[in-house]
Amino acid sequence: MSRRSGILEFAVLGLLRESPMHGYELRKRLNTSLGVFRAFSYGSLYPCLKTLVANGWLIEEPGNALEDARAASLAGRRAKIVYRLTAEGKEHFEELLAHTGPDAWEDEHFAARFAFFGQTSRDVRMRVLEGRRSRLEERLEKMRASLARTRERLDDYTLELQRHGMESVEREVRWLNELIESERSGRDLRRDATSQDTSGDTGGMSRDRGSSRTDPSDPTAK
Amino acid sequence: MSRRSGILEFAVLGLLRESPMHGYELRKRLNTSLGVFRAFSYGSLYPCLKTLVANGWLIEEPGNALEDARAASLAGRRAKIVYRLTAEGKEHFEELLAHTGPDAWEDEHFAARFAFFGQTSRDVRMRVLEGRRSRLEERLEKMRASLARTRERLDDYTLELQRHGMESVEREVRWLNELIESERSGRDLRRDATSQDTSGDTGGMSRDRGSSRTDPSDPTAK
DNA sequence: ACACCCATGTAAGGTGTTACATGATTAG
DNA sequence: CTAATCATGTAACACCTTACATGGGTGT
Repeated sequence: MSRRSGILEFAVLGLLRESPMHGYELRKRLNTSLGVFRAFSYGSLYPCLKTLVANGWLIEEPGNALEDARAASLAGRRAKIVYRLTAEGKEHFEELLAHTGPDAWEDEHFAARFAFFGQTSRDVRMRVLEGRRSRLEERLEKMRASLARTRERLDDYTLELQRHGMESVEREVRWLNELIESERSGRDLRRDATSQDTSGDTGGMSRDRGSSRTDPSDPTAK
Repeated sequence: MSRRSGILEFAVLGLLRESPMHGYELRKRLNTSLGVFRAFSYGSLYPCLKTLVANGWLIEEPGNALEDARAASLAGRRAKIVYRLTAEGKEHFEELLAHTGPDAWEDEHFAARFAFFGQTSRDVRMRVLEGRRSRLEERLEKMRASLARTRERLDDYTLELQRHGMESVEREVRWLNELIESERSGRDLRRDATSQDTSGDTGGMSRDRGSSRTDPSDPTAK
């Protein structure tokens, strides 16, 4: 049903898994917390929500039947339609999380996957990180080859663009290496005062807390 | 006349301006020399070429009437339809190059613009570089604000993703600063003898967009 | 003979945006 | 009261991909 393979669907399910929300806020979250890498418009969000409802993965709830104090205090601002993940929706999202296809390491897909690593089991995290890394290494190979072939035919700007692109990829590989190392050692290396080279980024995180959290009844954030 | 605003059209015109080519090779160039940041498939290239021909910006030429030695030696392999830029096409491309709209500093647009800086006048180059920079600085502002607002609500992975994203943007800003400095001082960007520290130096650009899969639309897909 | 790169195309579909239309609520 | 922001939607279309269809050339 609905080959919405997309990132949007995934991100929506993931955000709603954390807590129910209405469309407007969902969109803001997509574009700030999550949306460092991508912005979505209402024109895609609302139709997507409808599809998800039609699939039984979400249910619409009235934001509130009457504008009483409780609703105001909980939501800050009154909501019109609040979307909540159903049991099927949760299950579906779990499947998406576990699914490690070669799609998962493409640029935008990867970022979306990473954003929900907090709800992903460690072995899947490792597969995704390593998949991403080898994807990037392939890319580097091609870039290097192509650069070697065409070096002198290119003008300075094109060359600079390529160089810069390659460096960006190399940098991401280093980042992934650190993340993978972190995961492997289960360490929480908290970048406090380690290396201070050009790249500056000492990745690292985790804190591990038992793979996947299982608490749906999280009282609405904020 | 075809609101093909796109990057594809721009890149095709730019590449053909340098020398005539047939579609197949054009596509390879888009995906290697130029295509560090983006891959196009035949499914978009050929229709685009037709549109450009219809607009009078390109003409189709027979690759060669007879398979003589000259054609083989020049192109390596025999071409079927060679596209060549017309005078109108050249003029149109010139206009596109000169046009400094706010589109020009969006991720993919910017990369395409940059790739043809060799054919762009210095003042336009400056405007594009500075436009891009302020675009990124806006972005940084938003990211910082959003981060400050939501810091403690986010799990480690989301935080790490944001941090990494911000660093990438900061890097690109530094890169732009150097480029702008270069332009301002009339220097060529030839970085050969300049900064040569640990990680190379400047860097960090469009990492979050533009996928470039290895080889989509491979006609011989098993 | 077979496989595999070169080379050109088309039809259908996916995935998202822009621009528009509408109205409720809150702050000055 | 008015403007801004919150909130929900829809229709049209931009732009690109996938999968298919077709055939020539070249090496083993």
